[in-house]
Amino acid sequence: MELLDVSMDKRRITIKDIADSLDVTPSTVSRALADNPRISESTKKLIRDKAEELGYEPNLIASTLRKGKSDTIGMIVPGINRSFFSNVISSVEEILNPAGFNLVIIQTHEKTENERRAIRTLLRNRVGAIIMSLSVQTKEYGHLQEITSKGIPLVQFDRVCKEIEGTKIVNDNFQGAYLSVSHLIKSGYRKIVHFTGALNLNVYKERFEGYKTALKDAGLEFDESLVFEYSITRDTGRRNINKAVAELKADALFSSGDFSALGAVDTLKEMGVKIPDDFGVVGYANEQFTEIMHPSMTSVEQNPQEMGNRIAKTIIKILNGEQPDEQVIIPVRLLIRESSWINKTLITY
Amino acid sequence: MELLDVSMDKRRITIKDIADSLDVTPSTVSRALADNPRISESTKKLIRDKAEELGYEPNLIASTLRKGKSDTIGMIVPGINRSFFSNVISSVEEILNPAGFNLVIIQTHEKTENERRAIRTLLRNRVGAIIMSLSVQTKEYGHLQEITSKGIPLVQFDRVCKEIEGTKIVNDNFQGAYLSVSHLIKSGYRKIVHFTGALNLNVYKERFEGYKTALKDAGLEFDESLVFEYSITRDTGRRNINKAVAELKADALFSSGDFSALGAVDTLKEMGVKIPDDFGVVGYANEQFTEIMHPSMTSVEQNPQEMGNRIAKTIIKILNGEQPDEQVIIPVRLLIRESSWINKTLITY
DNA sequence: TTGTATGCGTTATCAG
DNA sequence: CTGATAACGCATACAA
Repeated sequence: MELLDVSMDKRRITIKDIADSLDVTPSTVSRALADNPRISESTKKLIRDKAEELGYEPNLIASTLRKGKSDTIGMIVPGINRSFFSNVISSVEEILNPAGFNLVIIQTHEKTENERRAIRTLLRNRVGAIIMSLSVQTKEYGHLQEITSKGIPLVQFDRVCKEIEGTKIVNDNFQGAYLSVSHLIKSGYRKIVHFTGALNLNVYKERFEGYKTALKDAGLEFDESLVFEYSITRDTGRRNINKAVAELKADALFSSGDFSALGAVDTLKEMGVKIPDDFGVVGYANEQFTEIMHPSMTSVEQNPQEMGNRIAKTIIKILNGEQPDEQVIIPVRLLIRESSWINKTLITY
Repeated sequence: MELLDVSMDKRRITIKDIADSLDVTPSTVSRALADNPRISESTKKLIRDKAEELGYEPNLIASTLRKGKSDTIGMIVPGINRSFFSNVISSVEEILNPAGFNLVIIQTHEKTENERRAIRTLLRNRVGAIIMSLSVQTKEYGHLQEITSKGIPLVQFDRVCKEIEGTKIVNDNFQGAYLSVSHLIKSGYRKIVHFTGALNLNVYKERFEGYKTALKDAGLEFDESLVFEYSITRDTGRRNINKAVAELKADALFSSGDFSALGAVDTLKEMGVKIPDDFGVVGYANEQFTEIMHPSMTSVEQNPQEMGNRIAKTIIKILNGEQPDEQVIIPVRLLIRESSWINKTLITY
């Protein structure tokens, strides 16, 4: 019976190992592997082959420490289980990976405390840049300030703090809301409830503005009692719509989120209210289920693909020392489905 | 008008800066910040305060290089936009973060090439451990071998390669399939189609086995022509069900994925086939939409929460030098909904 | 074209 | 209890 070779230890191969086995110096190896033109092609080949043979893996930790810069980009999002964020992430990866950057993703689950922790982690790991979208809970921005004050490039997207310097890439929330509410009005609905998230967040504030302006432009008066704040979960949607219909005699809903709109639909069905005949519903974000549910739900489609593109390109620009845009606004589309329109064909504004 | 302090450069504060400003040595500062018992409480406080005052952030890159070990854990998944994976991730975070580890997530989008890249990235960044679930495309496992041969702890979950050493945490796929098919049979369906993913993946193979065994135990014969491989997208589901119903006179579907089951429902509705009266449908994974769609869809609920728990605990065990389990099997539940049962109440097996 | 020397920021070992 | 020194692996300024 053969003995196992216990002398094989797991110490990783380094540049020095390659240098020793080839009787050159570590600097030569380092340069060869970096494809430095000052090294002859012949020794480059020699070194690359030996590196391959020994199973060498560069130690990016050492390299980052030495260079003072890393090609890892940190991305902080509220949650990866929402189609918008998950699609933005994929789109960012699509550009950043081929360009030689690595993306690491951290979620905050909408908690400011987690957001702070995430930033701390990324700063301590000396990432090359940070991409982020604020959590609902965040009302104070000292931790964002830390990023820029340490000289780390910051790109904010979707949920942003305008007061912090750096590029902000946002959706046209005002337009999304304006289109939605105008559409409801054109469809004949008159008493339109609005579900909104915490109004400290730009996205909800802007959608709220769009809602108000659309009412005004149509000559309808704004009624404060029709607005429900902190109402973006399925559960709050379920509860709040009850009051809206029973007491306030509302005949439509524009919700700043699909989940709360879904909750409203749950309750409306239970109450026997007919959608869209008696009540119109428009959600926001075009979650996967909006198209699948019955009746299918009208919703505002943001453009996560395009947003991811712009984010990635901005990052590359910054890291190349070029001046990026201060603000980018991505257009949205209203996808009209069964929940807000008697004619069941899909129209796009 | 005051001048801006342009002398303020953005060099990061280091341990040495703290040491100098307090007239102690870097070693003392390092120990104090690490809460080493050999340092007096008084100087600890002094040092901590100064660190705070100067806005010191430890350089984890340097620390990792020196210690040779990092407390960053890498997690590789096929995609974050599926409820199962996204829930597992959240659950892992819930345990690993409070324990002082950082999780970085990389998606492969089901491509072996991306999987290789992901592993390379993590190895080069010297992560402390790797958690992973295979991509559909992967049929060769040399890159997994690299992880273990470099001495990095590896925990595989859900889609695993049994031949690679290390803990494997899997769902009870056989049981999920067996319950599903038995339920369909008990409900009176007889000719049951099976949609499966690539059979090189353990998950699909095991579900296929469960399907066959359930048929056999019920005294029904297995018919090869009722099985459709590479059929787990909505689109393939749409196409394949057509043949199954029109030519093969099938009266039910057990699909290894919810998306393909959804596609089947799309087509069945178009064909005017009544669900569940004329045709029964059971999906797999309990995607969000299964409960929302109409009719709601029976599906196998895996337990991502529990799986995440076990993964995280295994990681901690390994990093503490304890011996982890070689294999863990997580039970599943069948959620019976409208698509497979005339009685529309929710039953759980 | 290659080698020599040095330092990135931290921590561990050995002294005192 | 604290200090001096070296080393982790790599990349670069400077020399040859």
